[in-house]
Amino acid sequence: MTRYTPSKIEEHWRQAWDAADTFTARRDERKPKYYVLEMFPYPSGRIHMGHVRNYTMGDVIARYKISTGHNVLHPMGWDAFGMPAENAAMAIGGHPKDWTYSNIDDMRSQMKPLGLSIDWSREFATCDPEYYGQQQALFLDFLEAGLVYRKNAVVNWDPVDRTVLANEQVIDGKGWRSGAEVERRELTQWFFKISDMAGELLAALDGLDDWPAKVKTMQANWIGKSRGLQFQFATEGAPEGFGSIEMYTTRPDTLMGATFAAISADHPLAKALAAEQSDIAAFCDECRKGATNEEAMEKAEKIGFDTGITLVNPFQHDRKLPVFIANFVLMEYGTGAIYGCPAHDQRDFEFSKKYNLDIVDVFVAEKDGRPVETEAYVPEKGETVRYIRPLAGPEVMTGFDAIDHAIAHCEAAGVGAGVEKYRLRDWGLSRQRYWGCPIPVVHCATCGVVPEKKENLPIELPYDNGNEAIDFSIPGNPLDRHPTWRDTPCPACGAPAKRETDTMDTFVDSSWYYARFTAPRAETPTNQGDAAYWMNVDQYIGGIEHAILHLLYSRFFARAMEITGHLPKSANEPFNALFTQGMVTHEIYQTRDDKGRPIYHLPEDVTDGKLADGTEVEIIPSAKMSKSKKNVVDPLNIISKYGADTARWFVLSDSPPERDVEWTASGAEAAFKHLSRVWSLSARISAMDPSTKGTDDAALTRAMHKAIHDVTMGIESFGFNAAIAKLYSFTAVLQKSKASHAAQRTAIMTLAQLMSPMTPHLCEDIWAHQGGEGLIVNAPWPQADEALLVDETITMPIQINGKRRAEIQVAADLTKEDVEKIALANEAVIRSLAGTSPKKVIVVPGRIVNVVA
RNA sequence: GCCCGAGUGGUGGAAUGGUAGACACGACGGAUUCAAAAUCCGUUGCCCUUGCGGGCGUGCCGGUUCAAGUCCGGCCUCGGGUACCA
Repeated sequence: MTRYTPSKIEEHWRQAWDAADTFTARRDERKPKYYVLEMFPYPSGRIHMGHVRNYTMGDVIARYKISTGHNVLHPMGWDAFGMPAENAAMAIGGHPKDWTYSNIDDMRSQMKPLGLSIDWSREFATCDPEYYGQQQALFLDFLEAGLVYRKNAVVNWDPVDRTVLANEQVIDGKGWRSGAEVERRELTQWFFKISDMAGELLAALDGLDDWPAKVKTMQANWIGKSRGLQFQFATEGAPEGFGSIEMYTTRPDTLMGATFAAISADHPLAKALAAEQSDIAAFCDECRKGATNEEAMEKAEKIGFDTGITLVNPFQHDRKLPVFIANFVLMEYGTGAIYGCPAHDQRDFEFSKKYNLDIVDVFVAEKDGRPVETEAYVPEKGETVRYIRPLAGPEVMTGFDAIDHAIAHCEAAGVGAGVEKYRLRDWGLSRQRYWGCPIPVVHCATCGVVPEKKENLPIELPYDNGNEAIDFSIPGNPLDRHPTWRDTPCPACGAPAKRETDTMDTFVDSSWYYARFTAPRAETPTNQGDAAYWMNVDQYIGGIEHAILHLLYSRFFARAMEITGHLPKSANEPFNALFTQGMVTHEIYQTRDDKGRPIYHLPEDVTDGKLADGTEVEIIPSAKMSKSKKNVVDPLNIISKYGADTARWFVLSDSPPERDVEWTASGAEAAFKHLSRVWSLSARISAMDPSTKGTDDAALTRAMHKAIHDVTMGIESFGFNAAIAKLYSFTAVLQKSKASHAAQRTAIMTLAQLMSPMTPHLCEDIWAHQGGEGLIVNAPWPQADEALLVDETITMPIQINGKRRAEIQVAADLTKEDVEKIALANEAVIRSLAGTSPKKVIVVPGRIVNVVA
């Protein structure tokens, strides 16, 4: 008997699918459509196990849906713009374009052996001019619709590399590449007006029933709705034009405890003062120093500068609040000005201690509350407190009620109004980078900022590396330095003008690619018919790391595309169902050098916990695969050793899909063994005499229908690991079966069908050997016969007071009364009852008997 | 700090309120073999017991229920997200 040799069969079946044009998606109104999409990869050059897991899950869904009669769209593309390509060009020379496209070729050829049911005819990369040209068209439409605008914004600026840094690129306040002290700089940048949609993006989360609750919560927190009071404080001693300052607070009930105010260094008042007083200007510069990232913020000391200006509390005219400029007040949130209530806010408390400001209690704990001494008193959510300086409402109430009373009181008194605010800020899309989609506008000396004409799109990046026009070896944006690229006539007046050299954030590229897949070659961003037919994505699958930005931006884009007529209204929530899969992890193998420093070793260099030279290896528990820890398992090695089906089977088998799965050599081995067993089983059944009569056909048939039912449920509910467990069990039953050849042949063919979404190559092979019609990928999914899902006789456990004491075999359709009789006649039951008569007997049909003694 | 999640054998994990530990790994025993690999069969939560059998057991404490891993209340631990957000 020959052995299971994946290398001999897998390529053959991939060619068979190609030859039959199996996965090319075409509109067909007669069939229900199903659009399954995995988050497209960045072309780093190598696929990793995470990709294998992600795409295998999508493939299981896609293949399952094909077999249930759906017209499936399952495309793949490349999220191809971004910094790594530019960095590679800087580090090793060459052009980002060449680097990217050659990586795409490599990755495509690594992906194809996985046997994914992808419609490769729709493939595109976001760096294709055909794609980003359409993105520029979208930008222009958004601009016209008022969804994009320009404003000044503070960015992290690396003075050496002369570039803007993302927050993650700022390490200890220094640029990650140059090591230079990062500055905050104000630049004019483009923004998407996502904040206008904050309310809707939040409210619509409710309708996303098939999204993980976790992701919805994260988005809701990110959008960050708050309710509060916006009002004005009159100033004393402020320059002209600043007779009052606008404030926003979510805790208006603490207004009577206000003892100081603080404004942002970027507040108009601060700027006005800085213009006149050099010490204030110096302080404001100090505030702007350092990066805007979380880490830097955390460490920064809270400092303030007393401006000498005071505010008058509208409800307490004798209390003058000194106005500070403070480094912890953000211009971007609220109104850029706050009042401090040190008694009930720890940060305000510390600030007050530092600058010797008054602390005025507004409320105390309801029972034996004492005034604030060593730290601010911040009640818990819903805790009732006793107001000693109430603004409005009863003496004892919760903070929530107090806020309502305070807002109502203030509105009645003509002091401000209750407002809703969102934390969500507009999305800045300008990047001072080369390898991105050029922003299609022109700066004209007379006309100002002018949109490019659509007929001039795409505005292509200059690729002319050969003549040294593009130089990546020196810092800064190469587009800025290009001798001719910027020059263009003004689209409005025709006079010589300059192109914008900023490019778009790569998140823009991935915010609409799902829509482009519905008509990847269209001359417009989308086309009506295809978008209406294919949208929405029925199942989207990807990593949790994109829970906020990518998914929120996509939701914004779908709405913006609807407003500009590029998507139907029904598609403004682009992803009907979302699944976030876990990572593939692996142990880390380490030894130590003479000085005790760790040395990491590749998994393939370690056998039984030892290196080839016998050195014992320390094993560190599973962690995300990373190059630096050398715990990366290369999918290509696994495929060449065991075949793609084994890799696919393994990544689905051991853990629930949403959780991390640990790659283990023994697990991969076990997956291979199982597939070999199924293959041999099929060979054995093929070799049987077709007239062989069996003894237990009915039992095998029942087991088969249970397997159909359980595996179907498993796939439908993303319980791939559970589905695989059932497949193991059914395989064991079939292996031991003494049924007729006919029954066994039906069973192995059904097993192949149930396994085929996971291990398609092997299953095609079995199908062909058993004489199945056509390709298994097109065979209709087997249907479970409900009548066969319940055995004729069942085992029922009997509990006495909830403890299992016996079990009985009864006919499945026996009445409750008869079951009770049999149960009470059981020897073990009689023994346990010891002569007492039961108070009550509960019979759960088909399940259990509980005797209450 | 705030917001989510998760805690089940040696390990990954399974379980519409109804036999806890399916399935897999690992371990142990056996068959086959000159030997090994491969394959196959069996045992495997913990404790007591020769056995029959019994007791305990899903992070901890309490509750609801005939019945709780599952529901409720209160903790503990771990993981993730997030924040000078006024």
